[in-house]
Amino acid sequence: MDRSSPVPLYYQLARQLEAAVQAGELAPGTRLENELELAERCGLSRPTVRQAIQHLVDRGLLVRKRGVGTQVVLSEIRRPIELTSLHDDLAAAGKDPRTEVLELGPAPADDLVAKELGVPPGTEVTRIRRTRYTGDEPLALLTNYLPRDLIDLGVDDLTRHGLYELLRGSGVNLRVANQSIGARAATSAEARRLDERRGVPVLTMTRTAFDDKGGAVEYGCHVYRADRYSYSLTLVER
Amino acid sequence: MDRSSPVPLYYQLARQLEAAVQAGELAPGTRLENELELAERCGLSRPTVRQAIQHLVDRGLLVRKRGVGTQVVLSEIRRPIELTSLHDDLAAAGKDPRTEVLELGPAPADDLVAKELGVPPGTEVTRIRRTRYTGDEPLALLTNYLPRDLIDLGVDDLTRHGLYELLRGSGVNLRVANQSIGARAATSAEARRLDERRGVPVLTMTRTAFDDKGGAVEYGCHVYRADRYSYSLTLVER
DNA sequence: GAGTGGTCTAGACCACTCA
DNA sequence: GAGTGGTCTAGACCACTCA
Repeated sequence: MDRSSPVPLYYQLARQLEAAVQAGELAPGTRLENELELAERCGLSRPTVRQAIQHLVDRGLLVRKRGVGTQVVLSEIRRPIELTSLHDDLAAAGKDPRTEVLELGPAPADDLVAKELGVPPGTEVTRIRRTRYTGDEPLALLTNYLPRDLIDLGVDDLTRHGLYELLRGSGVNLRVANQSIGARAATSAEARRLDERRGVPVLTMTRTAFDDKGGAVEYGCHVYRADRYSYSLTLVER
Repeated sequence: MDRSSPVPLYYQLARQLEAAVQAGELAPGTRLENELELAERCGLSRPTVRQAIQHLVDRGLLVRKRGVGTQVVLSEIRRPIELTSLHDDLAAAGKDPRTEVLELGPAPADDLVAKELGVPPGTEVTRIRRTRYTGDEPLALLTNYLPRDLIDLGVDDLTRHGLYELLRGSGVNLRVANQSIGARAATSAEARRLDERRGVPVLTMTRTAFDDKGGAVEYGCHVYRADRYSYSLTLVER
């Protein structure tokens, strides 16, 4: 533990435990020391140790049970649930995401967009339409609406970076998102842009994301090729 | 605050705050008192107040910002993310879920099922196949695999209750689930049972759920009519 | 009955935000 | 500089689990 570091002690401990799990030093199913022992050994107070453990429980790495103890989960958990964008996910998976920006500019909000963004219908908002590729294969059609004045975006930015990355970089703190995931048949226009036949099943996702203050910062409608993409998530019961 | 109640104080406070938000007494965007004031007014310590607030932040009801304060989120958040089953979701939405049990019995685990449940291939597991209706309309085809000896199920139980409800009722504490959601065309058999045409888009979900101890307790492959069902969830960044 | 995590207290100092 | 939440301490008592 490095007390001179600006990194919180609980976070330092959490990272150490996580590293030990990933290195196999703490095998799946292993019981951790109890909280008091761990606290003493690390020179920390019990609440700080609990905060570190809670962090990993929230992420699905550890399980706790009163009267029993804390264990490393038996099974590999794929991914903690996070507010990520497709671009980040693909990049993390080494899939070489590419983006073609089809449109970037102001557009009046229709009733649905207005409702989701919490602005009066007809308000000018920024509309972004992109095609996302992995390598040379089209993977998804992305349409997003943002309040104007939230962020000043250029086509170059969107070509090189994910939208969420750009939002975070300009000081927007994304906190909550409502998502709805469904399926339907591709329209002819969608099929053409996805290099598919009309009527093939596509996966759809609509998402409204909110920042720090609870204001809507983005509404998106995405259409994915179902043969190349599925949406994975890990749920943790609290 | 009722100190004689077995309900933890932090939880009592969280429920009161939640009720105040839902009753409109704390309008969206309202700033809460600061933590010390709230603690004093409720006769609680600050860590307890923080625990209550953290609970609601995790559920997406409040947002906190250092140096600024705690606010009620501006927008209505649909649903906190939870480990629920389709049956519970439908019942909660007043949709009158009905279940037809097509199969309930032992079956050897194929490679995929064995991998997901963490048992050797060929091990006998319990296989459940059901059709879920809302009213008279077929909505989904549900196939689930459970380790034998985990729970003793009857057809009656499954007809009247959701699987997760039954698992919880018999002492299984579900904690983490890996889900993957996709889309594809219905096979002829699926289309027939869903009262649809072959090749229509369906939404698919596969899920592996883990309990307290991190052992796999259920692997499910579900197929939904895409015109009647979409998967909604709320993500909260931690 | 021994051991565990769950809850709770009453403080402290700090980093951050904003006027 | 005033006010906020973030982190941290050093304890306490309890409910629960399991042998």
